[in-house]
Amino acid sequence: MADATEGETAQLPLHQRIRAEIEGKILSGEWPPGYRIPFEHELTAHYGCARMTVNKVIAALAGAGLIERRRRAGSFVAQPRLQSAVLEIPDIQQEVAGRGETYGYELIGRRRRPAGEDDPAVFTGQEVLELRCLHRANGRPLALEERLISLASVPEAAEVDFAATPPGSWLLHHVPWTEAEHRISALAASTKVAAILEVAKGAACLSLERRTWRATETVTAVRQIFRGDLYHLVARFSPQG
Amino acid sequence: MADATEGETAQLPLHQRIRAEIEGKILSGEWPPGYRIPFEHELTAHYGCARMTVNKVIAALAGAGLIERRRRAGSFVAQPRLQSAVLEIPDIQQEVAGRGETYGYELIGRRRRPAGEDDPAVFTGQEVLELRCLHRANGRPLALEERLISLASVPEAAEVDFAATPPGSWLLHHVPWTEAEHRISALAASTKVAAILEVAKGAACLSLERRTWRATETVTAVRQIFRGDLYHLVARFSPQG
DNA sequence: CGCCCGATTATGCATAGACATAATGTCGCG
DNA sequence: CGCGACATTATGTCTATGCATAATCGGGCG
Repeated sequence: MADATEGETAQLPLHQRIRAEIEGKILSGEWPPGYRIPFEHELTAHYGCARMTVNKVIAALAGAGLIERRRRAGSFVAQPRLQSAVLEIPDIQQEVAGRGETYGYELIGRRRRPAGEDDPAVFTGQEVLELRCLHRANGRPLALEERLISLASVPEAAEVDFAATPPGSWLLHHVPWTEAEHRISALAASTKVAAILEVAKGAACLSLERRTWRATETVTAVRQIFRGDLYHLVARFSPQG
Repeated sequence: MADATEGETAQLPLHQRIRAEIEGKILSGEWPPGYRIPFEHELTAHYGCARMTVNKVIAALAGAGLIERRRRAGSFVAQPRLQSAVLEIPDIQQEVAGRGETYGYELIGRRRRPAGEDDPAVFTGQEVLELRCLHRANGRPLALEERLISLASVPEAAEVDFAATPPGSWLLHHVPWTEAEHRISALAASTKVAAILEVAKGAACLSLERRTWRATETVTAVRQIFRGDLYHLVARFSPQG
């Protein structure tokens, strides 16, 4: 195979090496929160490089939230953030396929109608596309999806054949968005939901509600109800971001 | 002194203005995914600044994932990422207080024991502190917490009076961590859990399991079971980071 | 003794130039 | 006509330097 990486230091660009070393000291705890890291001119001397080089590194670390900078005082290791995690919510289709199971999709209902009183207030006055569909894994019902798409924001959606394409996948690839909000909760299956998901009435389900904006207009609102016995969300986090 | 900033536009640093303008074009859709943004030398000419200045901006945007750079070819607006959200999981105590309700805490059980077969495999051979406690909001049971703390990693925990301090708060402030994993699921209350949370057996609950590492050693593993009718998680996301 | 004012100093921002690297396109040769 | 060598070009990295800004420290004055 290719070159064995040089014993001492890699042929990494210098700024990556500097960044890695500083990150290492912080993450290992050698430089605890509140610790004043060496001044730029000290790092400059230590690495034998120009101040701009270490400056860019520290600025990047500050941008990532690992370091806080105070003029004249120095740069300090930031306090660990409040608990926050990066929650990956992949396409159901991809996720099922990724687990090696066969994905099934079924469009249950499709209506084009003006938004009514039961809909989220952001849609009032607009025309929406209402979709209900079912996701299956290995043939078993996995999740019921109820979705509203704003036709004012996404007129193209009216033409799409959602009997063949899950709306989540389509939207993900066709509509840019700038913000989203998720609401995750547990609920008991209603009679209707229980029938569709093929579980007992009252069975625990995981509900994922998502609302997606583009700039200030709501693009879509979706509620996915997963069978609690077949699904869970996983979120991973490491503080370096 | 009040130097007359020439235009009306900026007392912003130039690089922030450049960044804001580019981000704006991307987020507004004016520069769609795949669009080749102007070359550095064009931006240099447009803003009348040095190349390093626009270079730093574009490098930062690339670091944030908004832009992909290809040598010789140019810089391109990145495809929208897979769905991912920043999930804030605050201290239960803080969150209850933040909603204006009164927080209550109760230690149900505390045992110091060697890890057994029912515990996560990472603890085997270690001594652990096992805690069970109940969080209340306005007097009503909100969440049952079952926690294991590795005494090998956190020997100080043996001395703490967890009858007064919720273990989550204490750990958050005393033990740095480098990585965490969450598992979010819905489950039906068992007889025991139902009795503690004062709900019917089988009621839908939201389960949040978290395992926290420091470097490679597991610090703590916790499972919080929330009453589904009283609690949900909220996650917000905007792609610019 | 306390408070304000200036000198010091670390970071913040920007410049102009240099060389390295990698991908693209083109030209010329077989 | 196909293909490899080479020139072109945009980004990647780094340097050396300058001035701006803000916080801190120390000293002098009321």
